[in-house]
Amino acid sequence: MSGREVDGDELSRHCDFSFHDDLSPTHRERHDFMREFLDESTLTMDYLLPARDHGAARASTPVTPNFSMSSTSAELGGEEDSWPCSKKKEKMEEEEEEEEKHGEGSELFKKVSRRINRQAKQKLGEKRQREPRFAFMTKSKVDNLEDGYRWRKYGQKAVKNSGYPRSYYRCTAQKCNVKKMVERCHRDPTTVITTYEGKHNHHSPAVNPIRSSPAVALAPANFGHFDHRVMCSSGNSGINDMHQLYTACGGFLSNPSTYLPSLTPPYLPQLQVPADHGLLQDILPRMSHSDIKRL
DNA sequence: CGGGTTTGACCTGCGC
DNA sequence: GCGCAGGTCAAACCCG
Repeated sequence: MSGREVDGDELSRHCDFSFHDDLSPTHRERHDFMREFLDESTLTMDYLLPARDHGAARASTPVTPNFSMSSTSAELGGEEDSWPCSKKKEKMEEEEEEEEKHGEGSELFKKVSRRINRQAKQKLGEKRQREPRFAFMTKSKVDNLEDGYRWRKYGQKAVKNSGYPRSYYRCTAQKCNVKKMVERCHRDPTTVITTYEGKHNHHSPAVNPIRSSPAVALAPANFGHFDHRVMCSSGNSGINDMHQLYTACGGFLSNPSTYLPSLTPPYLPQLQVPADHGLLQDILPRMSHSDIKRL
């Protein structure tokens, strides 16, 4: 397997799954799943990476069976006072006075306005909230994988200890605040790490042919930590050519030959999808972990 | 001209 | 409290 080596513990600790109470896997189960996932990942799309969440990951938030990255201690913790320290507050007050002197249109004016807007939002309870995230790796020459949605780049940052920058994208759809970050693995420049944050509140603008595809059907299942599986409807070779798999992936991959070079039948009959994750299912509408594992 | 990208400045939160 | 690194903003620029 190429790319970053992550053990099952680390992956399960950070990976961004939400589990239903009644379907929650034990830590052990998730660990085993992650292990299996990693061990068997020899493909183009290797594995789910730990979706690093600011507070949760850095603060080593203890994992519970009901673990969900969407609510970190940092976010839940009261930050009633938006001023980190009194000195800073003083400085800001000074700036506000300065800004009054300089008047509208000045850089300082804009700067202070921005800050005041943020404060206002905080007071209204519109605290910045981190959406759940998940990340995965693909081998690709292009950074920005075609996933059916339209994205606008809003930033790029150099990443420490990596020669490759990270790009920040936002979904262009109105009122859709899904973001994604794309960066190249510094250990393996042919590998692109894509991290999604948030959930689309709209359908993909691209045509999703899966609904009419006979190859794949959704079926309920009760398999430990998964409450759904994607099952191929025609025995163990439901997906029997590249095009069909591409179709099953709902157009996630713009060019299957680029990403799925080693696909050979017969294929897995049962594909697994994290329980009610929403996010992953949204982004990879018809692609499952097993798809990713076996491609 | 509208929409997307680039890029430097700024903000935020964590670790020391 | 400070420094650092990640994340975001927004003006300038580019392109069809």
